[in-house]
Amino acid sequence: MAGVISESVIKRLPRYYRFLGDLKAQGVDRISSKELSTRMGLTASQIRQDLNCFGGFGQQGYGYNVQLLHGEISAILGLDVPKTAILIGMGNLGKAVTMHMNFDNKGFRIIGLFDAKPSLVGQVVRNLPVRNAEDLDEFCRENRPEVAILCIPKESAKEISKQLINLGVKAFWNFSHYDLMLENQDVIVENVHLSESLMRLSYRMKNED
Amino acid sequence: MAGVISESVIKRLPRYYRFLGDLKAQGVDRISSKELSTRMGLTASQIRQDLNCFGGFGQQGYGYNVQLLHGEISAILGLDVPKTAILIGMGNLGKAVTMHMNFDNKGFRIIGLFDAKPSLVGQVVRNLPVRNAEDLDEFCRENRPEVAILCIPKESAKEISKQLINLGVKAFWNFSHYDLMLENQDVIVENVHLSESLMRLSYRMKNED
DNA sequence: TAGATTGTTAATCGATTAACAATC
DNA sequence: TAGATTGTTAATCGATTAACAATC
Repeated sequence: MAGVISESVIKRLPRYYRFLGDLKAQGVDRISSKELSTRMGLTASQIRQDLNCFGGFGQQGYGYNVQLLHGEISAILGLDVPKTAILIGMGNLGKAVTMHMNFDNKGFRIIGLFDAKPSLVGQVVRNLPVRNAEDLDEFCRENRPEVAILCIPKESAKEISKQLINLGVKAFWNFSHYDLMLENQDVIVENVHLSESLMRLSYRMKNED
Repeated sequence: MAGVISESVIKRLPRYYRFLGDLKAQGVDRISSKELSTRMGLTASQIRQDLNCFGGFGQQGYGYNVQLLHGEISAILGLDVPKTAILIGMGNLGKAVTMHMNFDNKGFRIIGLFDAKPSLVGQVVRNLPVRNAEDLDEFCRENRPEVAILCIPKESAKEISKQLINLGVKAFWNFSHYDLMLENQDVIVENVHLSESLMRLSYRMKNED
């Protein structure tokens, strides 16, 4: 089993979870690393190495029990651990994230929505009222959210993240073009940089032809 | 200079581009790999190695000219190359992507929006009408889009991507939970898997404390 | 038992970092 | 010229793959 898990392994975990979920839904009971590797486009070796970072979930001569492994990975990812979150920035992206994502099945519960723009304040999205960004301090002191989802521009992200860290928020799902972790070392940050993703597509179109 | 560039380098390119853009906006003329490395949280060595995959853009004793390097990376990423794109799936996420993203400054032009849902067809988003998914064939034959942006569920993604590939689409920006490249080897795919990103955040919250 | 497939160690491959001669 | 900093080669580190003994 393991001490510290490499980024490479962590990055692959959710994908294992997805494929195992699919197999489970298809009623598949067991699967070998070989068979899974074909489906996922990996090597069997890598799958066994990855899983063995966390424990011996398989059985020689048999393979892995799909349902059991699916559950183990869910636990490893902490999807069963309840986490409270707030979302800042209810523009197009913030609204879409609020409405589109399945937060529940990953243990996240959105408890507050915020925006600075008066025209948005008061609107109701997914049963939650959009609150005034000015009330952020008070809300956080009362409700102690653990996670903040940032759907705001770079400039606001810098200030507001600082404010939120002072209010005890320790994890960020960051859609803004601002590198939180550079100025805040011990905060947990997961970035979604859509622009960077689109630029990589541009690069590949130019070069892979 | 270089033959084939590693994924690791490609992944970092857009971030260089962003930081150089910021420096340019701040009126900074030149920067050394050392200084840039501090700002970006990398090593100077890595920056020089990365850039030298594409050419010698610096000057000994001086460093790099910000404006020039910014332009070079733009060219490397192909941001100046015009690319036509269509977007399939005008739910919350599709709408947000359409309205929120700056496609222009990366060379992308959205020429068509599609959805299968009658209530969405006919709506106008960012000056474009949402078209009926049934008209996809005809539209593609007439307008030959190069890229498709998939904001649809997994099941539809499988069918529709196949259809689009047959219609000559060769690159995908994929927001769906479907692994396009597994079944379509020579197609260019850039994935945005928001669920996987959120699960990684969950993992870190459980483990980095 | 025999066959299959894991868990794990060893070998390979690639990416990052360090070092330094070249040169502006 | 002297100082600074690149471009590039060599050393290190880490991740992936291969191999195989353990075992179900």
